[in-house]
Amino acid sequence: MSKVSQNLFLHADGDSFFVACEISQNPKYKGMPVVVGEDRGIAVAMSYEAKKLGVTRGMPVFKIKKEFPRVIILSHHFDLYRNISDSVYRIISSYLESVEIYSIDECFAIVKHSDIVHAGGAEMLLKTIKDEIQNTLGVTYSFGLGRTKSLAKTASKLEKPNGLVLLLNQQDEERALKNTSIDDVWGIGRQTIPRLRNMSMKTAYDFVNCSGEQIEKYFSLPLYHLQQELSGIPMYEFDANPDPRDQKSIQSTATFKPPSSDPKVIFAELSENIESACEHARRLELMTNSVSFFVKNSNFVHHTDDCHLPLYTNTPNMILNKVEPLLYKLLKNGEKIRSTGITLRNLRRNEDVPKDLFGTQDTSETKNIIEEVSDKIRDKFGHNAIKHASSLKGNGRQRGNSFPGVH
DNA sequence: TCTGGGGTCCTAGGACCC
DNA sequence: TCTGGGGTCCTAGGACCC
Repeated sequence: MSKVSQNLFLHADGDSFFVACEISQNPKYKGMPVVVGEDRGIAVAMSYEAKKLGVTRGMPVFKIKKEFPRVIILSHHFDLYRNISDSVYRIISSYLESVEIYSIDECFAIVKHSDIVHAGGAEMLLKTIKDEIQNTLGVTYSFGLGRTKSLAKTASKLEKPNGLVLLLNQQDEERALKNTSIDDVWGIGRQTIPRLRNMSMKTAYDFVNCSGEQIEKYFSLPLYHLQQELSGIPMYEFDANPDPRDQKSIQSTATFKPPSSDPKVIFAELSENIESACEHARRLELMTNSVSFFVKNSNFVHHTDDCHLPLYTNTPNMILNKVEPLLYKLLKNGEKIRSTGITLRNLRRNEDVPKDLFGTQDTSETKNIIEEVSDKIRDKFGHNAIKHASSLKGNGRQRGNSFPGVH
């Protein structure tokens, strides 16, 4: 093994994380084709056995049931995944000082030369961490180590599940890049893949060895940065303590059943989205003065519109007033709508909103007290315990915690 | 019975100004 | 009798991610 003197990046990636969490609670499912996503209507996570049968991410549940009747389909238990995820990050943090949480089942961490020396080798160090996760939590992670985040991420993918791949020298990196299809590179998506393939690039190795000028000229800057990363030059920031209040936007969307063409019903659904997004903003102590919204019809066609607000706010009223007429204009006669959503943009911290931009409307003591009390009631009795009058004409629906999909 | 939800960053192009 | 041209700011939408 060659000498490692610079800091390296670890990428840790949960193996079929949601399914693994379910199995940690119900070992009877071990070795069986399991999918999480019943309540969402699509496959959000699959066990390796389910993947082998042909279940893919995003596949509709009805289709899975029809084509793969043996597959066990579960609803999600977000609190469980969150708890296990927190425990995993605690374990990793007990060995490595700087950990950046990327998602519920992925993180990056900086591995210093001294960490490696102290543990008696990089492989020993990572194996110790992996084993502790598996032994205490019953889920497995794949680890990748490399000079940049992208190389670490490439490495962690190579031997999934339960893999451990270290890229400690140029030969290691070359082998990893040659074994990674261009379709599997983090940051290269479905629009870019065919263009790169047209230029005869089949693997990450081909991509790295294409001239940088060519990538810059024909593609975007992010793709050029990715190329640098894969050639060992760190371009992506590492942030171990991101502030949730730096969030740029807050979104709330939901699908409802059955689809409806009644504008009142659709507005009530959108109103619930708005309430929920505002609640989130209030918790983060952020305000918005710009929103966009959409409706999606039965054919999955989106209609969107957006508007600016005269004042910064994080309560629903002003947004509802602005959005309601715009929504009615957007709705085509008789069109059946299956989902609605709102995005709060231009977020600003409460304390950074100049006082004279509040106006009387949204700082009035009564209004804030009403929302504050509502938030407390929701904390105690759940999300649906209290609602705006405008949200009450919607169809009944379950609103689970939101969670990211896991591949 | 048909296909979720929540983010980030970048960029092309319009508006406006000198 | 010809429609410069550079700069800045803003934003909608594309691309990508989990």
